[in-house]
Amino acid sequence: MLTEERHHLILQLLKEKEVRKLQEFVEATGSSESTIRRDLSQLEEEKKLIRVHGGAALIKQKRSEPSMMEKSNQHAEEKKRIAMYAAKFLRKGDCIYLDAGTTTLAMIPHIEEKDITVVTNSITHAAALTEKGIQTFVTGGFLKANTRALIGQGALHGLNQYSFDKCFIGVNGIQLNVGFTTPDPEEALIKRTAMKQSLETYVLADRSKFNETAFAHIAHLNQAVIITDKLEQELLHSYKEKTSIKEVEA
Amino acid sequence: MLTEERHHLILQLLKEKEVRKLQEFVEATGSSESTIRRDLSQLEEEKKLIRVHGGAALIKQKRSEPSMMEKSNQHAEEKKRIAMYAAKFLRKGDCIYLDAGTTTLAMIPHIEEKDITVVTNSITHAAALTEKGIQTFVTGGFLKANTRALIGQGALHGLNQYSFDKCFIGVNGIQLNVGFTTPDPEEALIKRTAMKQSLETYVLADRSKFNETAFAHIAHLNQAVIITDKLEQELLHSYKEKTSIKEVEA
DNA sequence: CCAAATTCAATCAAAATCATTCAAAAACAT
DNA sequence: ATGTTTTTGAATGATTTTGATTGAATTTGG
Repeated sequence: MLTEERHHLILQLLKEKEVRKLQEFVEATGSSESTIRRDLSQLEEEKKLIRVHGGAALIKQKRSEPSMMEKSNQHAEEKKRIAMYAAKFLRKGDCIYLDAGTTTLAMIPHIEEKDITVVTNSITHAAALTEKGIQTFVTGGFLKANTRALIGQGALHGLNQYSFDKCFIGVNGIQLNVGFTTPDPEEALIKRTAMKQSLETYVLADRSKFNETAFAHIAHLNQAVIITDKLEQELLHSYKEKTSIKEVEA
Repeated sequence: MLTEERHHLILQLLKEKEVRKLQEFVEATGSSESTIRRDLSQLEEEKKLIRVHGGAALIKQKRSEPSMMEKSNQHAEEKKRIAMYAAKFLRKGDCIYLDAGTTTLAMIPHIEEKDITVVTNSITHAAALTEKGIQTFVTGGFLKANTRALIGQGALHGLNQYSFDKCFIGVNGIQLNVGFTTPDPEEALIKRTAMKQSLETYVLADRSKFNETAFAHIAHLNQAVIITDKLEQELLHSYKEKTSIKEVEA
């Protein structure tokens, strides 16, 4: 077995399981202990993994993000279910727009179809997507500090270069007669534009967003399909008349 | 069997399996070991594959350019000194372009003048800048996995929206008669364009970049000021005739 | 805290692979 | 047909990789 192959296999095994014993590599490759040790040293040198006593561990670069982190804890479970369900709408070859925000971010780990092209206005999302081996384009624009979203003329301009099969956006408010809303007018403009360029629009929203209104208007209810968790019958009924709602399946 | 046929077959086999032993090629073609070795050398020359001990591997971006992580450790001290010195060139109100790359990234912690506007094609840089409270714009474009730089038409397009007082770029090679070079032609184009839009250009380069040539040409020596560490007298002299060099002060 | 067990880095000789050279064979031009 | 160039395969010694062995370092269990 060639050195390259071994290295590849070692990293592959580590991807499946974060920490592995040296002996596991020995068995998997059929090489001697010495050889595996050398391999691990090399790969550590290349920053591909970290050696630990008795084996090796996957390298982890955690990007902590306080403002983002705080948010993502609220309704975390609900968001995760919604995101996982939304990810199932992706098809081979799709070109999609992925909006900034915690709910759309939660989609990324659950994307199974790798053969898609994604455009996003969030550098956090972009990094995560590329990490997963997904073709990713960034809109460009002014980088807003607290949400890490790209906004402004630059973002709008970048966005106008593309057309999408589907777009997935997050909102802060959903109201029967108002439609979808978000606090920042600049972000609203971006979301609206993305929807305009897209054949289908999915709005990801947990229960807390319903019957709320934020400052800036994005679009009317009938312009998107809402993906959400199980709603109360009453609420669901009143909205079903105005728009299409997909509820997370059990 | 013709040379052409063998080459084709070799590449074909590599497409099926990323890494192959030399012996596999020998058997598949019925040629001698020597012949296959010659073939592999040639194909490597043509950048169709890379040779590894015992065989050959399919070309992968990953291998041709060391990853960000890997790079950041090489010449770390020297880079830091250069970056710190370069940061002193910033003036209140400046609009600058900050190129992707580890040396330019090292500038960010040392930026004292907060009243500047920065455009960058690296999402890593953008995040760090915004974190520091600096107005930051991102070019947009395709996100390259290993360097986290934005490239392609989108990046070019975004870049064209701005003009700069100064731009700070990194390079991989500096050669007297060749000028500045970098491995990826796409990135070279971005760098070149940024320089065009800028009144002054600073190239940040540690000693190891001198008398090296990478694949893609960026610009000639006289089109930028080089910021570097202390050089050997001989080297310094030969370059001083062709361009302007700022050496890190003690 | 110590001692046994495990894991480690360093060293070395054997095996595999490598670049280089050279002469024979093949393809080519004249 | 003859001489020239190119391609090929074998032989060479150099280089790299490998697995076993050693004693040192670390972890584990009492």
